[in-house]
Amino acid sequence: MTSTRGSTGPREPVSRDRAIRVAVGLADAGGLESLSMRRLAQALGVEAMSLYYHVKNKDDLIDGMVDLVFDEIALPPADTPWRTAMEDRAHSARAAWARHPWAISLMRSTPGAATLRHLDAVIACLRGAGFSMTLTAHVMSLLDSYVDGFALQEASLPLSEAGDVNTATESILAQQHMMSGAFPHLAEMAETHILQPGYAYGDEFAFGLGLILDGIEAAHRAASG
Amino acid sequence: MTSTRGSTGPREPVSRDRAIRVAVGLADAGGLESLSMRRLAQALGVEAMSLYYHVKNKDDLIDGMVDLVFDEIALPPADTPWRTAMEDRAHSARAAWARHPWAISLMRSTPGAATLRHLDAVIACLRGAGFSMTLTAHVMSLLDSYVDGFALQEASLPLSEAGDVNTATESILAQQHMMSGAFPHLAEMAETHILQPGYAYGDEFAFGLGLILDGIEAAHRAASG
DNA sequence: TTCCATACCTTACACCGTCAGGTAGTACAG
DNA sequence: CTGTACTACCTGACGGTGTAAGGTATGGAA
Repeated sequence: MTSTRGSTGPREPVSRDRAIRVAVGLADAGGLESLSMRRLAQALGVEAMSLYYHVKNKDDLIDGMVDLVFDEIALPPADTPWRTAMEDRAHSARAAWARHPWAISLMRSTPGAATLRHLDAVIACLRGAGFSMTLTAHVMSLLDSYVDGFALQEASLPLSEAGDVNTATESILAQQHMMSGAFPHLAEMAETHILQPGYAYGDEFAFGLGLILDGIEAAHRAASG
Repeated sequence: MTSTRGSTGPREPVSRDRAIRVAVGLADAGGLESLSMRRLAQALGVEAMSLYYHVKNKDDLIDGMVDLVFDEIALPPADTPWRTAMEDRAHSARAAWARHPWAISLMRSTPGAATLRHLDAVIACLRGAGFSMTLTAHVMSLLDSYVDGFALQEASLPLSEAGDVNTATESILAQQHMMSGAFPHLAEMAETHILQPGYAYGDEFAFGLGLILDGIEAAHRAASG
């Protein structure tokens, strides 16, 4: 009885991929700050230092985790019109970031294979639709900035899921007196708009995406004149 | 000689504001991971635990730091047309995030006074220009997502400033062979566009911002029609 | 049988945030 | 002038972190 694991037979061997997958699960469950090498090792039925056989260091592990999240984003299909391809990709990306909110602020990491594959497919889609190199770069910067930024905002909300809406709402309402004095416009927007029954911040995504795609379409038409 | 500080007379007293200011300086200089309570204390000429007299804990300190960055963003003036007000605000925000790249991924923190003041002024500007509450919310979500997302992208670049461009470029070029095989479109964009002499990612900002503001203007006209 | 790479382990170190409690200096009430 | 309370600092310690250094059991190849 030296092991802390259950008696479900011989443990399956650790590998870089399995370590990364389990690490993503831990981060999903308890946030990034709950992920330590020791805890990950324990979840894998192993001691901390054994991880360094499969992973260079914690940053390397995190790079792998981010790349795994990127791998969840649907690639733009080759045979689809560019606008629907970009729209689907945007929604897929937002969903992936929402499933793994800890990942958004880690894009700083060196891009992995899935990330590069994704970028390559996007360029291929736009270039195939007749976008110039310059316009392609513009469009990618614009779309990715919007999608990632929206995901960042969304991740910083009190608690997205339905369960806590009442609690969050009440705690916000408790501040209303203070706010309505110092920040009257903010208070008004909270009262008359955001705290209304049907409101969900996620619904704002579609408006901005549509507006941006309209603008891109116009720019594309103007350039392809 | 028990002090580690220089002999420049009696040290100025620590205060919450001064602690936050010095902490921002440390994070600017060495990144967020170089900011520890002990190091901040040392920079203030004090022991670590003394900080807890002025700050509840490290998260509280970081909340203050983020709010200080928000305070650097120019408020939209009351008497300016909405479009130039929003444009100036966007550029001011991008510049602030660029000065303090560590701050972008920390917006999760509970908003401080400067943050709320800023939001309030933006709502006031748009509402004053005749935007409906719903459209105001849409516009704020869209603009903030774009600006913050762009700053996030920008912060994740190799090294933004000019000094390291050559090194970064060369190390990227070294990967070109690998990339041109597996990711041909990405390689092409790098070669023919991004690595060209005049290219700077920051220049992409204006394109997206202009496109978004055009779209907002159209939506506003359609609604006010 | 010997050798060696693989995949794990133990020990130890420097650093982290912060709890518990102590101590000079000042302010003011009696 | 004394006593008390408060402010602003301090020391020491605890449990946690990432990881460097080096040891060990296993299994296949020579």
